[in-house]
Amino acid sequence: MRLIISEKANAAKKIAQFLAEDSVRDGKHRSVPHHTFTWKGEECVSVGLKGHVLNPEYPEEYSNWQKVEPSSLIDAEILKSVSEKGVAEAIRALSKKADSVVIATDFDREGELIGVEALSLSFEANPALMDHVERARFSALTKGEVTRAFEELVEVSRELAAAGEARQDIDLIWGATLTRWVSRATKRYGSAFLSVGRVQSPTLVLISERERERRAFNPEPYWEIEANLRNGEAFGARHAAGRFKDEAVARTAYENMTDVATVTEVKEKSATRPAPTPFNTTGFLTAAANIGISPSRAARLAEDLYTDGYISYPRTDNTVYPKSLDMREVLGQLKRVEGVGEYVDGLLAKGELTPTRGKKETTDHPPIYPTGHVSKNALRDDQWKIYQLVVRRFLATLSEPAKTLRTTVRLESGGEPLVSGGTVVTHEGWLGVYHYGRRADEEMPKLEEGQPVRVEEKEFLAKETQPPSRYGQGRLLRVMEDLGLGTKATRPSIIQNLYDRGYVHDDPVVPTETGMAVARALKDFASEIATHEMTAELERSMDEISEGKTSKDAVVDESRDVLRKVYEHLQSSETEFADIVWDGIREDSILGPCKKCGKNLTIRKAKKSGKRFAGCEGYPDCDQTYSLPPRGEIIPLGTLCDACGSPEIKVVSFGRRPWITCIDMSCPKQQERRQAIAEARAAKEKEAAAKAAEDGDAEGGDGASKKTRAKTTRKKPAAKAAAKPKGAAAKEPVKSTT
DNA sequence: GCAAGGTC
Repeated sequence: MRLIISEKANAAKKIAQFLAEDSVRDGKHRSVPHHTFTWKGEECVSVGLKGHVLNPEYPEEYSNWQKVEPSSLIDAEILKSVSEKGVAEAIRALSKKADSVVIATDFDREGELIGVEALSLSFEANPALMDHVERARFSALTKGEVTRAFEELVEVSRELAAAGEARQDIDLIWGATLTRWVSRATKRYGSAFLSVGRVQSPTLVLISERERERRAFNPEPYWEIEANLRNGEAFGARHAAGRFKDEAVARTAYENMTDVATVTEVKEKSATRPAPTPFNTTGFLTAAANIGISPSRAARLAEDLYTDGYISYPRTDNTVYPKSLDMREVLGQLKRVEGVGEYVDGLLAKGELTPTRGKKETTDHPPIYPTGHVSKNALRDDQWKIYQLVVRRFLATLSEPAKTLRTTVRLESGGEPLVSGGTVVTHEGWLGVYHYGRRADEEMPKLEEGQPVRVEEKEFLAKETQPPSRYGQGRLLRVMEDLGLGTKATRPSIIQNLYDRGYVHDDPVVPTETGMAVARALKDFASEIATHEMTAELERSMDEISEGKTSKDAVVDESRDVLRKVYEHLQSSETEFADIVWDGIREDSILGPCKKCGKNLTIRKAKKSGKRFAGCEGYPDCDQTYSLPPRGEIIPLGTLCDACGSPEIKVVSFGRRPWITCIDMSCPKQQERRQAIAEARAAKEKEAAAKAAEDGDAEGGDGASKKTRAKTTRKKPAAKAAAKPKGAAAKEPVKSTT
């Protein structure tokens, strides 16, 4: 029997289907499925792994963080433990019955390594297989590619696998050594440890540097003049000079303006907005981030939709649909998707369907597209959002470009030049189905040169330049990709990791003081791990290993040498390093001033119970304390409650919407909040009961009830709502902005 | 209780 090992269950199934000369018999070893068939007269069994089946780790005797000197991890032996027990058992059992093995994992570095991992299990169970190994290299999971690959079997590339192993070892050696050193130097033990890694640390530095720039930013004042004009309809305009740097000049211009303006020029310009390109992973995750779903959650949701057969494989770099993809067949499926049926009919009625193409073309997987129909009722809210996003994007890529018309109007009032304008969509095209982030039309009244219009109101606005904006999670994902940090599959979890470690919070991403301190200390004392250059260098070395120009051992040993130097430098700067981080940690624990004595209230741990509470730095002179929520991350907001005057915090705990509260449980506002929660819960239960009783008419009733629920539970923090007055103008139907 | 990389 010939054993065929691929990277995932789905691939194993497809390979069997493509190669089978007879029917495919599905079987299972425990819970691991395999597929038996005949190829070239020989019995074959195709089985899928679950990605990596082995994980590098240190021997048992290194497991105690306190007793083991972190530097000993630099040269310690690295073992490989089985991380997927069930799969490993299945491989061993099937190997015993096999006469030969074909490795059919993904055609890339990690794929080669995964294949070699599987082989080590195979040989362990059946050493005779060692001389009967072949490799199938296909770059697309299509019948043509797979059969070709099996006709032209090659050898496993030990060099390519070794390159992957070098990455594994280096990541573990650096990550474990420095994580332990930093945690020990700052006395952060247990779940409070501070992590360091080749990808996460440069990412944290990126976020922190941006925050530093923001803090160092010197806002410069400038002045703007806006006016509300009317010619039958009202419309907005602003002074053509834009930003005035000199207040006096601006003031003079403002005073010059009279209550009438004359149109000096009307220009119209049409533009084409091309339809968006097909989704690859990064494109998909950033689009999801733009509708408020974090990359890690979007990746999870997409994975579920993929396993259920509703969308294609969600980890791909490709932005060009393969020729083999039958667009009409997919459209036929999508006809029944709620809300897009008519649009699909419109597309089907067109003669030829020409999809857009992105810049990146690979053949490993197609871009992400919907593979099946699913009804809204069958999915949870967030799943439906993601499914819709994929469906609408797919439809958009088959649609015509949109056309817009931009009207620019120049005017003059009291010798001062004004400008106004607006853009409207003249041909919807893809905008008719992919409405994410679409702007409302800005209609301009009909105006002609020389025409007088009334200046109803003029405004003199004092403003300030703004610091560079923080990274949104989507933006961060893009920047990481540009710098070569992480992979399409790991970036979401790396970002999530920074949240889980308490290095960052919120979206756009804000570093905590602890996060900023760790980033700065690493940059100052271990700069090698703090920039993306380490990854770039590693990539170069891995290429050399895979080309046979150097060996894995040489590369890893050289990396060890560098780490030893870094470690020495860290050791000699231990107190400085710890002081920087402690300052950050302390800053994060400050909640605000104590009502009793004015000193700082900080987050502390009770000696006996280990429970956290808010205590005054003036203790023992001041005995003011407050109890704090037992679970979740506490983020001091630096604001005081307007009802009781105690500091306000944000609490972020797993599986719950973050909430903002003051720390005084007896505050009248808190009582109110608790009552509101109780009421909302009661209403929800009542609603659920009503729904259960009703049980029909799911669509209308469902949507409506969700809306009301969102309204009752989501209370906007006052501080945040006030911070962003932008976009207020957009609410006025005819006002335009330029 | 370490990293990052696959896949569920």
